[in-house]
Amino acid sequence: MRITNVFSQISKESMEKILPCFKPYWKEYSHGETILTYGTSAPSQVEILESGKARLEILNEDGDVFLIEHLEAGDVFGEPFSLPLEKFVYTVTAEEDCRVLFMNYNHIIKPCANLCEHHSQIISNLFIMAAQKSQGLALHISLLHQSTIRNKVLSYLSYASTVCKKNADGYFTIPMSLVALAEYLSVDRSAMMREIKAMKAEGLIDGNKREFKVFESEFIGH
Amino acid sequence: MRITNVFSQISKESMEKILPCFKPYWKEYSHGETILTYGTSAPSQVEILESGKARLEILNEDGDVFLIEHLEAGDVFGEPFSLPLEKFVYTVTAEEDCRVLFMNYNHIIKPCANLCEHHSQIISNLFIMAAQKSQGLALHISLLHQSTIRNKVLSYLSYASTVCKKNADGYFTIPMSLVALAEYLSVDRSAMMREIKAMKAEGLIDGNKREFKVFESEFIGH
DNA sequence: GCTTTGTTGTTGCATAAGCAACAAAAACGC
DNA sequence: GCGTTTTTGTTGCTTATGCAACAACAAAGC
Repeated sequence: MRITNVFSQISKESMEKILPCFKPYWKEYSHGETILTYGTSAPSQVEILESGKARLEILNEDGDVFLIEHLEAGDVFGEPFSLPLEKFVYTVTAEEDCRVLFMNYNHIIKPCANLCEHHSQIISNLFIMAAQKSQGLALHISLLHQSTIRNKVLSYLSYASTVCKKNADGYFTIPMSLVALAEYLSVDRSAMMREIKAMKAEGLIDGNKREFKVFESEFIGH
Repeated sequence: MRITNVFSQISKESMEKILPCFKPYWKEYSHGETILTYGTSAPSQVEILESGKARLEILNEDGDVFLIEHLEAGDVFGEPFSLPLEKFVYTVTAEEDCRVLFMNYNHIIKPCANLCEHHSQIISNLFIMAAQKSQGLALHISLLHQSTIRNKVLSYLSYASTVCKKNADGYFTIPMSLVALAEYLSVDRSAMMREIKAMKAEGLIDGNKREFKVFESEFIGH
């Protein structure tokens, strides 16, 4: 159900009419490269990650780096989505080889002089992608709000168990390393490992390395 | 620069053509009322808060309530923006008397049979509002990622100082109670008060109650 | 007016979790 | 192949912060 291509539903013939209008261009980045730093890109651009994985990080004034977002195919990013704050620097870095689409933001928000017929389809796709982005951010906030490491990890695993492919025994593999998970949940990795170990001992979860299984907790209530 | 009205740039005549198309309707809520709970509203609706203030909260399985978002005039919300997770209940509650616009989401994502000329303007406005929403969520995540209460509060105040009206002496009043701020930053209120007190003693900030002034920190570096 | 509710402010105590430091295994680069 | 880097896994110590419990004050309701 997830849209990953802003030009979906648009025929090749229409594409040729649209291209001069939205002035899209593509660029490839290899692992480790900086795709953009907020403030340096044209503020009237939106970027779409078409393939690969990237990460949006902030650097605060103390020099601490925090992982804000994992970006995957179909994710939109750019200044219109992250207000550059004083004292914070936002950076998007490629975690794999990436293909990025740059699009003119002004054209999206102003009516099209050519009234190209698929203008509204593209904007609609962009709207959906922006909504998808909000879903990801809202999920992240819900996890960060959990007060204990245990609840953060359990909430994440409970979410992951609905998204990841499970094998016959109910085990699934999370899509990031435990180092990255600790960053994402904003907890100390060693403390998280300790908590995972404890939860395994208590029979709440099972697994090893990135593979997990969540045992449905007994009904706790009235 | 912030858009708060999805029908901005649209003339009254056009509005009359559009109305049967997007099937918008409005509803008023008074302080304390529940506007919607995710899962109960039609998943193909988007809601826009036109006036008043509201809060989006989650309730986890332990019964803890967390403030995810403050909603103000111009904020979009609804299921398309917050995936309802298992074990989490999302609720939007009016904090003041509110006026809410409900709009058909299916119409936004499908091409308009009538090809109404302002269709794309409305979608474009919605896109901008969705992007604005992402900005707010990204800010919230940046704050939650700060590892100490001190950094959370300082980062928030530093942001607030760029947004709130300052008086001649550089003091500004934050737009929520300290109770709400502690919820928003996901910290214990008493611990936050302790930290605010300490920062005042150290000369980093000044003020009382909701009024603050941030002293620019000396250059710390190389 | 009075009562109730919410906000600000404070402190003592217990502990969850950060930090530092390490080792083994796996993955990667060449 | 082999060296380097990353990931997983572990533990001891320390402290930031959550929790509980309180009091004074302000605001809201009647």
